This record gives sequence, C-alpha cells and structure tokens, in this order.
Amino acid sequence: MQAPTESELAILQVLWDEGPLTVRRVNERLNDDAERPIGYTTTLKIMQLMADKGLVNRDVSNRSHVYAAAVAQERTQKNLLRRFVDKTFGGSRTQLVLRALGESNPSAEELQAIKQLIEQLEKAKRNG
Amino acid sequence: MQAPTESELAILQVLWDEGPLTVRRVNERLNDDAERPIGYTTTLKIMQLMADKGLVNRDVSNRSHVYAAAVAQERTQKNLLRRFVDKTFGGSRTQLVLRALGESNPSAEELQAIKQLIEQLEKAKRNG
DNA sequence: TTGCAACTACGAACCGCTTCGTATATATTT
DNA sequence: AAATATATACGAAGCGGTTCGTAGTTGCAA
Repeated sequence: MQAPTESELAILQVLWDEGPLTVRRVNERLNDDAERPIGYTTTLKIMQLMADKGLVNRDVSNRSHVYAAAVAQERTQKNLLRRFVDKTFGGSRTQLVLRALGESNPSAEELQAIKQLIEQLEKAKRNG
Repeated sequence: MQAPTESELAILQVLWDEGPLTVRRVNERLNDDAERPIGYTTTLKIMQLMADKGLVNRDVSNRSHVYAAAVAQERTQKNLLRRFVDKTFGGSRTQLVLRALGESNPSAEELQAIKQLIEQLEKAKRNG
C-alpha cells in the first residue's frame, strides 16, 4: 500500500471520523482547529492526488464530488507504525511501547486497558 | 528542539551506537546495510547541516573532523514519538500502544517487560 | 618534490509535497 | 437573462530535504 503523506493522513482522519464528505466539508474540518487556514484548492488538489493513488474513492455523480476513505484506519495506522518503529526504534516495538508508557504519566484507565490486552495476548499464546 | 529528518536520524543512530565518528566511518556504517549506497559528500553535507542545527558537535582539531551526537537518544525518540502520536493517533498514546501490541504477536519476554513497567507505573501512581 | 589520496566546502540540480492562482463549467440568485 | 456563487481541473511556483559534482586544501607516498 502507498503510505499517505502528512496532509493526506489529516484528510483521511476526517473521512474516518465523519464518513464520506465533499472537498468543501473536509476543508472546513481541517480549518476548524488550525491557526493557518488551508486554501480550498489546496485541499482539492491533495484529494485528487489521493484518488489517483487509491487512498480515497470518489463519487462524481453530483457536481460536488463526494470522497470516501478507501483504506482502513487500522491497516493504515499499522503500516505507518511499522515504518516509524523501523526508523526511530530500530524495529523494536517493545522499545517503542516502553518509551510511550514512560513518557508523562498515563491514567489508571489507560494502564488498565493495556493490561487487559496483554492478558489476552498471553492467553492466546498459551492456547497456541 | 529541532527534530531530525529521516537521514539525520539514521546518522544519529550510528553515532548513538558507536560514539563519535568521522564522516567516513558514518558513511560506511550507513552503506553497510543498504542496497543503494549513499555518496560520501552527501553524508558530509548532511552532517554539516546537523552541526549547524546543533544536532551534533564536531571536533575540528584534526583534519578529519570527528562528530558526536549532541542530542540524547531518549529525548529525541520521545520527541519524535509525540509528533507521530499526534499525527497518526490523534494524540492518544494508548491507541498507539494497543496497535503496537496488537500487531504481530510479541514474545513472552516482551510482554513480561511491558507488564513490569506497568506495575511500576501503577505503584508510582498509588504513592503519588 | 612531485603526484596521489583523502578531506572539507559549496553551489546547484533534483524530487516529492504543498500551496495557490487562474481558467472554465455549472448551479443559484436577483 | 445577467450576475453571482460554487465546483473542478491544471499549471506552476515554492519549499525542505537529498544528492552529487567539483573546487580547493592538506597529508602521504613514490
């Protein structure tokens, strides 16, 4: 799969959150929480390139084209994560996790969620 | 702190691993495990820019300048991690950790190391 | 001491990504 | 029907990062 760039990822986040949208809508969302607003045609251009790359599908049956994410959030995140771990932690997921948890104190709920996942993984491992 | 680019990070990894080195040595290490070798002057240029940015210190007392990492590995990794979490997981470290662990099965040792860290964090939390 | 090897310095080309102006087409409003 | 608003399409400029050729310098060997 073609990895999304930073701008492309920001757009995908919007589409994952809110489902299929027009360029106008996406542009508004991006500019909601931004000091420096992004021009409409900039967003349009990027989304057109994304369609070429297969990152989004577009419905052109109306004048305002509607774009939908064509890649799954989980798969994309895992993809980017793998690249990041390779570049930054020499490929060691464990190092990444230790750094992530060591960084500023996680809440009790966060720790609980992670413990549960570890339990599951250990159980799965025992059962083959 | 100025975040290192991908090439700069690769160079920092070498310096963190092996201590202060000449450009020649760094270039050799980079090309050790590379299909496409990087030219010597390319590495030189990047390391010069890194010196300008304060990412490395250089000792020019000999003809072959010796470069040393000027930023700590842990601090740099945390920095990059924070940016990555913001971009890719909407700022949620927990989501990142869950994805990292959910990805291909971690070994029992890895899980053990993470569990221990969580224990420590919970203990620290209880004791304020 | 002459020539070769290794080093630094630097400019320039290049590349992918981003940004936007502008042209053009299509709706909508007056 | 004319004016206005809103779309898409596209070229080109800008920018940060990368890559390398080449010039100039310094040490070393024949």
